[in-house]
Amino acid sequence: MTIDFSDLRQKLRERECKLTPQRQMVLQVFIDNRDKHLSAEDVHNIVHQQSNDIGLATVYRTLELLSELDVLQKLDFGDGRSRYELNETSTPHHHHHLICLDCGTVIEFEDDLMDDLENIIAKNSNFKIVDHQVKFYGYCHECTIKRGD
Amino acid sequence: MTIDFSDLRQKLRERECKLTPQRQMVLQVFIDNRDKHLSAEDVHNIVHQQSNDIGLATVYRTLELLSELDVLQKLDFGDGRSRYELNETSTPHHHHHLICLDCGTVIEFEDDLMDDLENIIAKNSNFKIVDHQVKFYGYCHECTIKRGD
DNA sequence: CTTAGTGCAAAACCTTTGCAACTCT
DNA sequence: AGAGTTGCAAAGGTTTTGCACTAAG
Repeated sequence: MTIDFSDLRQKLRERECKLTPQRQMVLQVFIDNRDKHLSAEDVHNIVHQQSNDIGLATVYRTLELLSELDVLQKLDFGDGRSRYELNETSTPHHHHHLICLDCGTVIEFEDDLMDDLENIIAKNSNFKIVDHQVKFYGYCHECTIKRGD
Repeated sequence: MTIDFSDLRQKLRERECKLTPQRQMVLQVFIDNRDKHLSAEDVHNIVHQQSNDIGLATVYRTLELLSELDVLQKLDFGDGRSRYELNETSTPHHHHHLICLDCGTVIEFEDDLMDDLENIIAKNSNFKIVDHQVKFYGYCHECTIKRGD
């Protein structure tokens, strides 16, 4: 289950924001690329390939807006640019990224253990936790073979 | 247990690198600020305050070198710059960051559960995991009170 | 119509790099 | 002496911003 355009219109209305074609196009890009982790430039390029032009600045502004609306999740894989993915409402948080140190591949991993950890931390610290981000660094199967160990 | 200067000299020698005053100064800054998460600019400023000048470019080069030598750990709190902390050899990995979404405070949290999670993932995926980074976002005690909930 | 949004170009940032001068070993 | 290192200034890359123009509600 993810968001559709009427959800988006609703969320935007609550903020007195407008549903422009540019914002729809950006959302559409993420719907069409559910498994990818797209940067601002990626989104810009994909839109261009479809002969629908958007200014890069608008892409940046839209990505920030959609993140604030919890439509997108902002990610950081340490490659010097922010990346984004659709925030799947049915499985919030339960989803980590394994990043290959050789080839940069990112694969996803589902898991529930983090909830336990969040609860432990909530009890032992005075923090009220609302989200987390977990990244594992290592070597993917192919690169492990290539490296010969 | 952390590194001292003769450890550093040794590690540098293995790479045919030299122990310069600039590199010592950068390490000293981290030894003197064990609990902080310093950016390149922070390090540069701290050195300046001690009337010992280093070029900013040298700071960047040193931070990268020390990270490669596992003397420092590179962190990213999503504030648009890289931050670093001393890599405590006695407790590798078992240490997460809780980041306050209001005031930006970062506090540390020790825990062992991540090892279990690493093992589970290693079994279920074809990844060979060598490191992880975990960030929790939420509201610190003071900000929770300020927000009134 | 009114307010928000867009596009462009310029600016702002953080980080990296080329190169001549310098300094550990 | 020689290889690595520094500092500076310039370049690189991503993201933000000011402003006149346009469009959604």
